[in-house]
Order: sequence, then structure tokens, then C-alpha cells
Amino acid sequence: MDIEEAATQLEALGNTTRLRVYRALVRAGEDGLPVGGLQMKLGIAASTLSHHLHRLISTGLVTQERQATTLICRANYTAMNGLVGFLADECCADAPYAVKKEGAA
Amino acid sequence: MDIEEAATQLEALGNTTRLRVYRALVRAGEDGLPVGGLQMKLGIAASTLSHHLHRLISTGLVTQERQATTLICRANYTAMNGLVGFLADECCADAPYAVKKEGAA
DNA sequence: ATCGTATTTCCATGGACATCGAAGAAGCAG
DNA sequence: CTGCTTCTTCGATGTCCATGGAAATACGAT
Repeated sequence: MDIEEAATQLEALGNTTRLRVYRALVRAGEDGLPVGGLQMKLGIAASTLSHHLHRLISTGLVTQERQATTLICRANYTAMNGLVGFLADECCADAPYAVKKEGAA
Repeated sequence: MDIEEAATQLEALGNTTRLRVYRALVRAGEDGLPVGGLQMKLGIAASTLSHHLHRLISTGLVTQERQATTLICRANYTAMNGLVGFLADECCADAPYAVKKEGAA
């Protein structure tokens, strides 16, 4: 994880709308949610949502899978963990809330 | 930590320059770094740096303390931990890299 | 008071982003 | 092939962001 990639992902999450999208997907878990479901749930224009999803997907935070005419979106937990790890690695070593890694590099 | 605040902080970190600033401060630890020190270290214009610092400070990620004519900047670990906690709470519960909280709210 | 250092504010510029409606494309059903 | 549903791309608009030079401010020293 280089600093550019981390910044890109942080920026992707650093927008209220996208963060709401992301959290909805996290809550949806493995089943994910179709784009239309997100759209109704969050009450934003379809085209706006599509742009935001594109951004989340291109940074690797979200994945999509086609099921017939609907596109199912899922949060990519691995990416999120990488990002949290990146922040925690250098940023939280001393802090009370401390984060423990187990194996990883 | 509400979603607006989280998004604001994520956005503040979601810029390569500001992330570099922040990481430099994290590495500097308790002693912090003066604005001028950061400026030389990162090689960016003083006014640009000042803008970015302002942003980091207004989101609570960085603090400043005056020592005569120099301003010492420090990373605010508590804020960082709050943010990581916010992400981890909902986002990483199942993941391999899992994050453990101890006491805090 | 004057000077010098440290940092911010002012101002301007180019570029990127957020938003949405309308039109297009992808895929199934009949 | 026609029609229907789902989603994306296009086009346009307003807003906010990143950057840096120049001027202003803050503060200590002489």
C-alpha cells in the first residue's frame, strides 16, 4: 500500500454520500445490494449514485457482480482492512485504543 | 463520531500532500515539528502548507502550540484512533486483520 | 521603535468534483 | 424483434479545492 493509493481510498471515503453508500454495503454483508436498492435506500439520483459507485469500485473498495439485469455491489473488506492497517501501522502505535495486527506484512 | 465528521476527516487525509504532512507529524511523535520544518522536509510552498495545516487542524487531526515565533504541530492520536475505530466498528468485524477495542465508547 | 524570522491571509488561477436530467446500452421476457 | 427493467454515459452547471506569490501579521531581539 503506497501513500498515493491510501490517499485515493481515503478520498473516496471522504465524501458523505460515498461513505453512506459504503456503509450501507458493509451492513448488507455478503449478500450485497443491487444498485437500485442502494438508490432507493439513500434517495439519490441514479446517475449520481453511478458516479460514486464507479469511484468506489475503481479504488478497490467495492466490487460488483452481475446477476441478470441487476448489478450486485459488495464492500471489499480486504481493501478496508488494508487501509485501516496502513493508518494503524504508523499512526496508532502508542494510543490507548491500540490496534493489533496478527500475521500480516 | 457522526458520519459527517468521519467524512470530513477522511477527506482531510485523502490528499497526498496532507497525508504526507500527517505522516511526517506522526513520525515526529510527541515533539512534533515546526511549520517551517515541515515546509522544508516536504518541499512545498509555505502558503500551500499553511492551507493544508489549517484543514488538518480544523478537522481535529492535528494540533498546534506556539513556542515564541515558531508554531509546533503535532498529530492528534486520539482523533486518529476515533476515526480508525469508526471504520473498524462497522467495516472490519469479520475480517482476518481484525481490530480489537478494549474499553472505549 | 526597528528589524528579522516565522507563519498566515489575500488574491488569483486552473482544475476537479457533485449533482441531476436525458438519452443510451445491457440484458431478460414474450 | 418489441418491450421492459436496470444501470451507465453524456452534457451541463455550480461549487469547492490545490497551488503559490505577495503582502500582512505575530512575536521576540536589539
